[in-house]
Amino acid sequence: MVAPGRRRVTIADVASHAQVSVTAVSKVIRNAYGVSPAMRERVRAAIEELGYRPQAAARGMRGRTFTIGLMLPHIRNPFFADIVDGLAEYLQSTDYQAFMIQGGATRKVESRAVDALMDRQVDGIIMVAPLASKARLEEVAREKPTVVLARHERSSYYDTVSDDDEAGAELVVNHLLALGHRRIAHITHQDDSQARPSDLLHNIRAATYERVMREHGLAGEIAVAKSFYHERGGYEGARELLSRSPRPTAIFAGADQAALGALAAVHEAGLAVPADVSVAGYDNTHLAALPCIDLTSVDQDGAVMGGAAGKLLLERIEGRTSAVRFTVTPTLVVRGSTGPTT
Amino acid sequence: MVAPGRRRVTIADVASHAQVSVTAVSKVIRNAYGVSPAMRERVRAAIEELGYRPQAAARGMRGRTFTIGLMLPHIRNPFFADIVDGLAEYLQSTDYQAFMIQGGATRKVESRAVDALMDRQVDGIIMVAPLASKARLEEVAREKPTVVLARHERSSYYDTVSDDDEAGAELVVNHLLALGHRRIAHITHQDDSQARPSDLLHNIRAATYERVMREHGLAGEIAVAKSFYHERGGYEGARELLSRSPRPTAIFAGADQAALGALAAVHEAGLAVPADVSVAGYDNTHLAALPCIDLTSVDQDGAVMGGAAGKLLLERIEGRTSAVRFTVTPTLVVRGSTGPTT
DNA sequence: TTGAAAGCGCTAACAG
DNA sequence: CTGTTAGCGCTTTCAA
Repeated sequence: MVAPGRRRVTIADVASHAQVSVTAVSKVIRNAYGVSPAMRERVRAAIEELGYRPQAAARGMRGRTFTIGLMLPHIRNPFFADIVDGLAEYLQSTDYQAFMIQGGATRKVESRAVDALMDRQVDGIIMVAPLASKARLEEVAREKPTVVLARHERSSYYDTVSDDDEAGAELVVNHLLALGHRRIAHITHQDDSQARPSDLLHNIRAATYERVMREHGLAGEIAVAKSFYHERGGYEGARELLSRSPRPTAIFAGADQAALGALAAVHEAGLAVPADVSVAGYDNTHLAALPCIDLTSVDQDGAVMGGAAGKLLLERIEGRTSAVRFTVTPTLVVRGSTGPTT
Repeated sequence: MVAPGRRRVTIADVASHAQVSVTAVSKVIRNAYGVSPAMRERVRAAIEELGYRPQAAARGMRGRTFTIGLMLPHIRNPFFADIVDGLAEYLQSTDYQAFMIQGGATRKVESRAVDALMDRQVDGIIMVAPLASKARLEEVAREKPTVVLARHERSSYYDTVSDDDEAGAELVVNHLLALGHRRIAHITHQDDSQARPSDLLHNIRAATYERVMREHGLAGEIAVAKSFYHERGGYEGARELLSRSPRPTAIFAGADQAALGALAAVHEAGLAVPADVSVAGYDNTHLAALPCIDLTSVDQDGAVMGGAAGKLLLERIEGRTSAVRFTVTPTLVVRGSTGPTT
């Protein structure tokens, strides 16, 4: 039988039950200095007996909420799941809990999500915020310790965790060149971001593609479909590219999700992968490893990135004010979706 | 240039700036009864001018935080993304914000995640909590308005939103039978849940599979691999099933994620889909529609479920205490992974 | 219609 | 080492 919503146990209940002051209880739960072992024990017992759990909101009014906010554009991208896992694992050994909030496809929604986090008094914010301006990020960072993922700009107000997208894109294009491809096309992403274009990973990947092509005397073969990093985006981008004449022999999609759509478009056109068209992606999501997809992709360790972001954020919460930039080095995972030109 | 962390604007700042009482400001932001239009206007102007945003944690100490907590076992399952989208869309027209927290693979972690939500003073909880006992869910529901997703038990303390898993499983098995299959195998999920087994969706799907087989005089052909609803689980389950002799001509995986792994195992065994083995899933995630996967699956509308959960929760927050059960009716989406026996 | 004042549960000075 | 007390930002009686 369930009793009707009874009042939650408070610190005062614990104090009176243990016959000590409220302060004593507070000190014990904060592991603060200045409590005798005997008192600590009594308080612990009372907490245990009453099933007391401190209320984060109330703690937050004076101190910390032990909550960190994680803003993600959306949770459908499996790469973000790796980041979340890495963060969760790191936080496991701390008193902090991570809460996720979904940003969205527009700057307004993204910004509102971050506001919502700040309004809830999180102790710090980790975000994948591709749309905001640097000024906006710094505005956030001024109010709360902040770590920004997947953007390349330097700011002295927040830390960044990112992948070396230039190295990653270079791996892919060099791989395709080594296989003998010349007509290599690229699918990139576009949005209404207010960031400096060259700080956004999709632009870095696209620019690197163009640079490497040019360095190999293939400036004339550069073909870029401006689309989106999602399935439909990849599908449409690939359709456009395949309709060109002569058509590309290889497609480098800037993200696995787009590569999935590209694979669909290639199949639909009655072409074989990789015999007719090689396809490569980026992110090395779990799906890339599925036998029927078997996608060559760039691996950036999302779990490491998530863990690093957590560590940097806690350091900032503890008082660090100098900015740190953490970069992971990507590797190429070659699979069956890319092959030599025939 | 960024100013150093300045103090956040509070309700008192707004009050003094608008030359009214703190109470008046509070009333305005709550749309409460008893403010003259003139005062409302002055307060609005001051709020605007100062960029004031109420602090949810402080509001929560007396009233509401306008935050609802969503607990998901993990965010890798794309089906959950549909739920989140549906919920987010519903909440858009309200003052509430949803926060997600990742549960995990063990009862302890799952329970802790829900505790974390309650400790943060959310106004209500929506959860996909397959591991908890009914008693535990009622304990939570006694403290906070609660909606439970994807479980079938009846409780008078919380609302439920679920799919008619029996109907869904029946659709799949009947479809395979109609194609002429007799040796139809099933991949199910196992965990250390404390729920009554028959309330868990994977057990309902498995039991329905067995019932329909029996009803068609195929009791002797029943073959169930007890594995897990994820890629590796599906892979291993399918390998086990395919090693049996005679091997099944069709595999019904209880979830798309498992079906993906099953497809991999079938390919690896050098068998063709659907010529040698038909494969069907459940959830109709976006991946099922990819041409190279092309998986027959059961569609349950995740967005509708998410939206319904949000609606029911807000009703509870507004005071409803009677329990509501919301069920969506699944449909079968036939694709190329299932075909007639040859 | 308005505002003063008493909390909500907790932390942090500050005394003892 | 221990306890008293003043807030944190907001909502909510309750008078005026």
